[in-house]
Order: sequence, then structure tokens, then C-alpha cells
Amino acid sequence: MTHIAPTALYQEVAERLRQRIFAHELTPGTWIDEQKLAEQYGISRTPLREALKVLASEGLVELRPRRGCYVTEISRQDMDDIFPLMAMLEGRCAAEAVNRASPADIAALGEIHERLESAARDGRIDAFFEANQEFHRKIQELSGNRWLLSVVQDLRKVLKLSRLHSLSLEGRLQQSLDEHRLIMAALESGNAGQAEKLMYDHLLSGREALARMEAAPPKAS
Amino acid sequence: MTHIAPTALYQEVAERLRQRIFAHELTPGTWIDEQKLAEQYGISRTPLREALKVLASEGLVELRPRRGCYVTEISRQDMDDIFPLMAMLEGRCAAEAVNRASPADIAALGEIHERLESAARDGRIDAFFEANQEFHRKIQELSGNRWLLSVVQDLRKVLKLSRLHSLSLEGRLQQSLDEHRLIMAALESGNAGQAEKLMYDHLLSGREALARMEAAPPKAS
DNA sequence: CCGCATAATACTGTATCCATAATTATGGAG
DNA sequence: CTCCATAATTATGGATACAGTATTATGCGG
Repeated sequence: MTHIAPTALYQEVAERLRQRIFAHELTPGTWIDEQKLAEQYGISRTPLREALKVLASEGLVELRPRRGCYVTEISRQDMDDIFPLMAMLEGRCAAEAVNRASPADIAALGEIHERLESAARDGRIDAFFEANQEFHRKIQELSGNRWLLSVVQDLRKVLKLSRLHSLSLEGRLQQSLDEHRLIMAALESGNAGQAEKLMYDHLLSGREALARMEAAPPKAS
Repeated sequence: MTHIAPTALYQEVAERLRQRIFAHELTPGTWIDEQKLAEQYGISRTPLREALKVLASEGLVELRPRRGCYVTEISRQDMDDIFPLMAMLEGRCAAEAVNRASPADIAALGEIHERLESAARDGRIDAFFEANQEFHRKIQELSGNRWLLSVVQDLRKVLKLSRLHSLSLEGRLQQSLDEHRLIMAALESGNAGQAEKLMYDHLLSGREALARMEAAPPKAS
């Protein structure tokens, strides 16, 4: 039986760990017990350690020599550092996307946007969250810049370390939807400069919403 | 004998490999023979493989499953993708540096700039190259944004894969020096917006010089 | 009773070993 | 002579074993 996916074990392990980290099953600051995790996955420590090296490069975990591996703790300062950066980068993605996207691409993006609309109508936050991610990712891909894509996605991974999601803030979902509509319109009209600025503002707006939550957290620990 | 540096072996190996790649002793496209390299370094394959995972995350090598490890080949397209990105990012670094730097920081930067001047006077290209790197790095650090720093430095590593150095182009060294003077002046006068734009233009100017070399390469293979 | 030193334990880091898959060489058939 | 198939070789990927260091517990001294 030939493996269809010849992907190495350490990659699969890395992906599984990523999911657990994003799901906050492994919370920031917690120590990762190599041999416990290895036997839990039924593998040896070798591929696990290789996976941890990858996650460390992505910033999801920190490897302290002779001390072990810890899930990265993200500070408010980090958020303040990353969001403006993301705003700039995603803004650039939007601008590049306008320059390179075909009408078919824009149409595909419009479909994703429609899912945002319907999710918002039904108040389905998690569906909105999913479509939102997909929308942003699609634009990033449309930029056609492989390196821009990888940088943005690496930073996005780091942001996902935070358990705060601005969409659960009262009114933020509607506001986010409004901003998306504007961005979508700019993309359709082919206005690169405007798309860039709107995307930039959209990201900063998201950070602001998050900041408001930090002041009055919903029910997180 | 206690190791003063408790740094793990795989990190040292990764650094040694980086240097060999940057020195073009390991040229893009070449296959990395694990066991040959391991015995050459007098170590086992385990830490070497971990080092290769790190280098792969940095984009310096490519790991093809079951096929081995190859030094990344950088295309013209990649250069065209990365340079504008770097221009934007380093521009942002310069702007942030203006906002955060103390007079002492600016003075330290001025000293590095002086080394640029003197290296240029004596026509010492490699010294100029060194001081140039240090100048840019210092500004990146002054931005005070840990994530911006890591993103920029990762991309810088990838650029170093290219064996083309624009400074060896006739007249480029003087042009680069001129641009640096303007940047330095903007930093000293505390004009963030201008520093950002000048740095942006400086990077694009570097890419243009490189493009001219690609058309008429000096003597590279 | 508290603090420090020493010993025991446990985990990280490295080496060695084995299995599997890919590449290359060799031989035979067309 | 060329092309394909099969076998041998070689390298990668994973597992296991071992060494060294950090942490924790325990006991002794103050």
C-alpha cells in the first residue's frame, strides 16, 4: 500500500501540535513533555523533536537549551508589535491582489464574502470566523508573492496563540462585516490604493477591538 | 571543562552551515550529504538533521521528503518579490527607529555611518559591505519591534543566497553612500516619514542595481 | 524550625542502529 | 545498440540506547 502523501512524520506531528496549540489545548507557557507526548502519539522522540524545531522557527514554541520546550507566551506588547505589521503586510497583499487578480479570482473572493454575509445574518460567529480567515488568506494568495504570503501566514500563526477573539465582542462582527464590504468593493472596482488602505484600517480596527476586550475580558482566565 | 556557551549543538551546526551557505561554499542547488557532513564535523546525524530543519524554516535549504536536503535556489522572481517587501519593511524600521531612538542611539548609528564613509573613501568594498549590513541591522534593532526584526532578518538571510552583490557594480557604491547620507540626515533630523521613504527608495535602488548586473554579469558562473 | 548541601531522579541532548524507499547499475530482451 | 526490468547499493527517516545536566527531594547542620 503506497502512501499517497509521502509527507514526513515530523511534519504531521508539527501540524497536529499546531492544531492543539491553536485550540488552546496546549496553553501558552505550558511545558511540552517530549517523552510523554511521544508515547502518546506512539512515535519516538526523534521526529517529535524535529517537529518542535519547526514550531520554534514559527514562533509557536520556545526552545530553552537544556530546559525543554514551552508554548510561546504572547504579551500585549507583542500584539501591539504584530498588528500594525500585519496591517501593513495585508494591506500590501490587497494592493497586489488588485493588480494581479483575474475577474474569476474576484468572483471567487466574492463567494467567500457572501458566506461572511450569510454567517453574519444568522449570527453564526464560528462560521463567520472561518469565512473571515478564508477571505484574508485568499487575498494573500492572490498577491502572488510567495514570500509575502509566508511572512503573513507566519505572523498569523503567532496571533492565533492569543485566546482573545475580537469577533466575540459586542458589535465587532457587524463592524468587521462593514469593513469587509468596503474592501470587497475596492477589490471589485480595481482600486489598489484604496484596497490597501481599507485593509490596513481593517486590521488596526481589529486590534482596537481586541484592546477593548483586554480592558474588560469576556470570561477568559 | 564547562561550556561557557550552553547553546545546543544543532544551533552551532546551523550557524556553521549558514556561514558556508552565505559564503557560497555551498552553492544553491547543491545536495547536502548528511553523513558526509556529520563525520566532517565529527558529530552524529541527529543534531545535523535538526539543524537542517531550522535552516529549512529559514528558507535557506529545501527538504524534499525521502529525497534529501538541497540549498535553496533563488530565482529572479524571488528577488523581485522580496526586494519590494524588504523596502516596505525596512522603511517601517526606519520610521519606527526615528520615533524610538535616543540621541545616543543616533550617535551610535552615526559612528557606523562614519565607517561607511571611510570605507568608501578608501574604496574598500568589503569593509563598506560590512558597515552597510551593520547600519541596516542597527536601524532594524532600533525599531524596537521584535517581530518586525525577525521578519526582516529572515528575508535578509534569503537574499544572501544570491551571489550577486550590487556594490561591486561600477558607481553603485558611491550611489549607495549618497543614499545612506540622506537616510542618516533624516534620522538625525527626526523626520520619520522621510526616513521611511528614503529607506524604501534605497532598497529599490539596490534591487535596480542588481537587475543591471543580471543583464551584464561581472564574472559569476 | 529553617536553610543549605548533597544525592537521587528525570529530562534533554547526542549517538548508534535498523528499516524502508530511492537511485543507480547491470543484465537481458527486442 | 537501445530500452526496460530487476537487483544491489546507498541515503533518508525513525527507533532505541546512552550520557550529561538540571531539578527536586532528603537529610544534616545551624
